[in-house]
Amino acid sequence: MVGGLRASDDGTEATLAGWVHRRRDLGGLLFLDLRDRSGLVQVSLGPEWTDEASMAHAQEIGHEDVILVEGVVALRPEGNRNADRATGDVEFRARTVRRLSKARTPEIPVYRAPEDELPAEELRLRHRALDLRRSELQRNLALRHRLVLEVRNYMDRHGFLEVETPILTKATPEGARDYLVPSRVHHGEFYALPQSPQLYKQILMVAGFDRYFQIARCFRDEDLRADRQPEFTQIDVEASFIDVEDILVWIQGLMASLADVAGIDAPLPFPRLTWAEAMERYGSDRPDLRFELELEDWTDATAGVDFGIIRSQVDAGGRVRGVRIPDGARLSRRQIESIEAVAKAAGAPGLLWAKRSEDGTSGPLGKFLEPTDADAMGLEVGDLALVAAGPDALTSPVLAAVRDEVAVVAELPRVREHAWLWVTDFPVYLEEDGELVASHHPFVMPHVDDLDLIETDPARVRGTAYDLVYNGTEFGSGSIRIHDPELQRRVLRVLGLTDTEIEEKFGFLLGALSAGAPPHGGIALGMDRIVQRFTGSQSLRDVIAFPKTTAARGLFEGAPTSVGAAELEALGLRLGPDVAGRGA
RNA sequence: GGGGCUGUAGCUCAGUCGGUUAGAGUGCCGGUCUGUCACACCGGAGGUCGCGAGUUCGAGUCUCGUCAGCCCCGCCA
Repeated sequence: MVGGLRASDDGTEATLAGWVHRRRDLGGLLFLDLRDRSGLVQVSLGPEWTDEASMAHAQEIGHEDVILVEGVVALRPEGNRNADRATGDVEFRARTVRRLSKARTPEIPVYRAPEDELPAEELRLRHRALDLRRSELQRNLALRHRLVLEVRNYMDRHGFLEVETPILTKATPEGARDYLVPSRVHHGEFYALPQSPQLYKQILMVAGFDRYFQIARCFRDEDLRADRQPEFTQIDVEASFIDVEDILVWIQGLMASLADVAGIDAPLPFPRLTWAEAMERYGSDRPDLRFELELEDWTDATAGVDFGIIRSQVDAGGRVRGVRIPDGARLSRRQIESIEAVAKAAGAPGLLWAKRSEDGTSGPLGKFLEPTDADAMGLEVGDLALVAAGPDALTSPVLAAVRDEVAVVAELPRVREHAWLWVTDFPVYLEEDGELVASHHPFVMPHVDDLDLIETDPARVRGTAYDLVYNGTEFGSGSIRIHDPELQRRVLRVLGLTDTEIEEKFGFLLGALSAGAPPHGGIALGMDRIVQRFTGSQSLRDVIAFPKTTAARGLFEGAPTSVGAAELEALGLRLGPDVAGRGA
């Protein structure tokens, strides 16, 4: 491993192999930077220590060729050391050099000068073998390996058993679109790739594997984002005879040891907020607590303000909420408008604001405020208030987006660099466009005190679900599950499923629950996302060796492709007229 | 499904108001050079301006369509 050579290795005979990262030909002397995944070392060739045939052969050696070098580690001459490089005190004096493999001129450079831009991502993905040679990606994948290893070690230490669950599974109504795989044996029938091993792991609990985990590949056929890939990896965990507290303690312990591997702070225990508190104080179920800025309820403080927008929203049952930015009056109109743009993108018709100065208050809302109103709102001279009025369902996401944007625009000081948080007690049901949907998934055990509300007031039923949040990103999500088949049926019925549909879709789960199911629960954590955040990568694509593009294509291998008529025939499939002419 | 940005040499980019032969750096090829490390210096090759229509005397430049990549909304835990 060439990157580990140091002055203490002076005089060591060795044979090194790797790629030619860079070459500097001085005529009589030739320097090659030799690279492997451990780093770089300078190989020097000169007539006094390199044999004649190798000197001649070396003339043909170019960038990214694979070479084998035999020689000795030597201290560099005084004055020729390179302090910017780990191996800079030494060089490898080649006695012989042999090219093992010639590389065509690289389509994209592996070497980058300090100020060079990265090649376009399309090219990086198309020529992934070259791109993956870059030290950043090598480092990302190496950290990913160490994190996965630590997951397995930690879970093993805590008595968890890794069990593999099927990749060819049954289509589930879990929300996202399934990837379907046609059955050759049963024409007209399809497997689905798993969106998660949720049902299998619950069945493993019924089977008595009371502590399970899996590094599980999952699939969702939905449109992509920078932080969303069609196939992704979850740390899937489930345990029996436990309560919420057990899971939170295990998992925060896991995260602390993963963070330790990555050199990131994760002081235990992690702070907690209930979902209701998080929504009230931050407008979000995954607030970024690196900075301190909380939403305020100014409904009462503005009760006397004669401003149409506010009055009409409050009369309709809404509230007046917002954020107070101390010293925020220094923000320019342009900066405030950029925050308002974010608010609008989050669904707000507009954003009200008020600046307080020595002369009073100004701004679209400010001009309606009396000094007593500003006092009631807690506004001090120099403060800026950003305000939204309306129902919480509208203002919460708006103000959450405003809060994040303010942190950037107003350069709010970070009170910590690594903000861990548990959000607990998610509701079982959320109302969306007048319809009830499961807030996590329909297997979440309702809070014991709220069981009577399931049919009468479902939106108020608290669940035993929790999310793990890191710097405003959801790392994972879990709950205690329903282990009573009758309760499971009740919860599903409220979602609008008929008994027939329930049997059809969840029959095998309900059957298993009837076989003597232990109380159980668990969590699923997004492995890719954890690695992304721990490495500081902008995109999930930088922590996955062979990712898909936003159009769900693999550019390196060229997936997906059309298939021939014979393959379709064997599967009992025929293409529709609008696609039949394309491709093979 | 919708919106936005980008596409010019192998790579990263510049290209004025629509005007003569489309440039730079780097890489590549050839040459000089015994301590370089973004080696230096000299010379050279390299272009379907993503693709297709249209406007125009004339299009890298303007218009429309289309393809690809990226970002966002919808969707998705």
